[in-house]
Amino acid sequence: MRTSQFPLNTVKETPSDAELASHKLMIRAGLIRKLAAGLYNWLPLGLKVMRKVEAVVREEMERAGALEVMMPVVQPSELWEESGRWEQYGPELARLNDRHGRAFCLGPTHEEIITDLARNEIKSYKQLPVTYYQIQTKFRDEIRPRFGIMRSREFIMKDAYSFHLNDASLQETYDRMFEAYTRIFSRLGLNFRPVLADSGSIGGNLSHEFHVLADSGEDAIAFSTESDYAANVELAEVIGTSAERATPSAEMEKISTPDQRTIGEVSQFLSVAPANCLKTLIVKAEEEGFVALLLPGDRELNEIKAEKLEGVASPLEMASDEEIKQIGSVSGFIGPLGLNIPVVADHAVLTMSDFVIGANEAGFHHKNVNWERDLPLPKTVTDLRTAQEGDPSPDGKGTITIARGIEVGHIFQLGTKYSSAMKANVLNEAGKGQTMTMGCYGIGISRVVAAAIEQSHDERGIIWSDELAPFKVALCPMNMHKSDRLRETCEKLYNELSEAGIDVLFDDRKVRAGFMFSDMELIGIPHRLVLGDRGLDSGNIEYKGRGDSENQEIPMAEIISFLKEKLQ
RNA sequence: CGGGGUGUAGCGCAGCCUGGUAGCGCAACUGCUUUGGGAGCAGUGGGUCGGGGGUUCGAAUCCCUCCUCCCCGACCA
Repeated sequence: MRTSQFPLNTVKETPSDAELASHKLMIRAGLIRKLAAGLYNWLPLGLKVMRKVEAVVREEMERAGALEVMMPVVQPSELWEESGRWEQYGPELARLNDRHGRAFCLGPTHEEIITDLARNEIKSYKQLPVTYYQIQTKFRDEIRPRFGIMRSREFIMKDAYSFHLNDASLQETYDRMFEAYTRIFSRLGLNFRPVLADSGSIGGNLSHEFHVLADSGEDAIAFSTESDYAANVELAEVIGTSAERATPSAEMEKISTPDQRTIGEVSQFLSVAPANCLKTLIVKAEEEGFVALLLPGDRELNEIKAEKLEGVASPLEMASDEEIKQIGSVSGFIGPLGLNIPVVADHAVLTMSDFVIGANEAGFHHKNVNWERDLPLPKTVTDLRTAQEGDPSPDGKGTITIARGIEVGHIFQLGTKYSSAMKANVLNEAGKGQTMTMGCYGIGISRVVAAAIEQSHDERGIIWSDELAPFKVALCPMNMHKSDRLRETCEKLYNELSEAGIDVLFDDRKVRAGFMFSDMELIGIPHRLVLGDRGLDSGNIEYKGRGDSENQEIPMAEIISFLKEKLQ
């Protein structure tokens, strides 16, 4: 390709509304342009990169035995009503009516559609297991789209769905997909990790997310320092210690703590470590009423863990100041003593002694409180904390360290959540109807492009891996318009490279050297060849890799084999 | 949805407070010069000042209203 026929829509100035490096660079390098909030046009250069991602994903899906299908973006409400998600899904589901007044939605995902397809097409256990996949546009009406393509409303996703007669077969496909995902992200040249994940609103049991590691990532991931344990902090278990509780050293005392409401204020006011203050949170119960959650003062509640508790409302809802009054307490001075609602404690509170609690009375706390003497031990004790740096790893090996990641893939064992709701049955060997069990496997194709940039760029621009690069080689002539000899040499080299199957971008614009170099670096072409009259005399071509600091002189005759070697 | 901001040429912004018919930089186009790291000079084109309504002799500027986009928060395959 020639730049005279493939305009590079690069811009020098950084857009004012972009925060993330990937967002800025995607706009500056001319990969995307914003159309409206969370909606982007993909320019030729950007689309070329996205197609590279798709190609790798397609190859690996085929290798794993998945079959490509394509399902509509616009989906009838009936199927969503059947699964129950027409009600469950909030305003993130974009709904619309057709001219006859029939209700539809823009698909944020395709479980309902594929389950409907499968129940119509698959009748016998002999047709199982089967995995379908598609690469399709999704729409989610995000509350706050941001970070460019990273969290947009419309995006491209590869989603796959597998159907099985039993869990063993599901596990087999799940493992194969896990392996396929590992191959895909490795081939794309990404630094990534699979992590244990929450299966979220999509439902199901076992689930892994694939994260590209980057400081700007929206998710926090807990890693073990010693083993390969990795989990989303949303999910990461915090195990109880076997530490003994110290014996009480002082009598319980009610003390005046005027206007000291937060753990920080109280601990400072009383000169007590936050870890020795008991945090009492009131949340709404599943049906009527409220539940009190107890945590050490220096730890944060993990809301995902809390809303999974039996008897606690999901999604989690904190009690209002008004509601706290109704249960006989005061916001800022809540404590378990005399509180007449169910109590759930994090196991870490059991080892606390001589601690501080709210007195359920404005301006007062109790100090030197002790279990069993002043307070009964809570009946329900579980894991409520958010994992933090230094916690012991749940597998017993090493401690937890926290890193940030961008979620680019997610695989789930759905089980029969959709197949039973939508009656997706097949006949088994005994000739009896049996509900199929399902898995689902997603990759955010467009997000991968942003994640790759986030992970690999410098102050000059993008640094593509060979696999993702829109062009592998940039051919940069110096002042070609002044030298016919140079033009002939470049044209010849361009043809040779093309014939050798090397995707080359020939910069035949009449622009100055610096301009050309900055453009090629901004758009991240991994290999650059510079030809000038000077080099022609010596018979050498100047080569520089995008990440290299020095040029290399390569004899003209060897340049093709040299590049083939580089590109393998 | 709550809070804060914003909207003026393709992009980035000034002008608004104190009303008088729109400007700067970049980009684009033309010409000349320049030519190994985002060139210089000269010239050209391009704007319903987010929309609607009002006040006024006169509104980008003041008032009302609707909308957009951005930031913070709640949400999240």
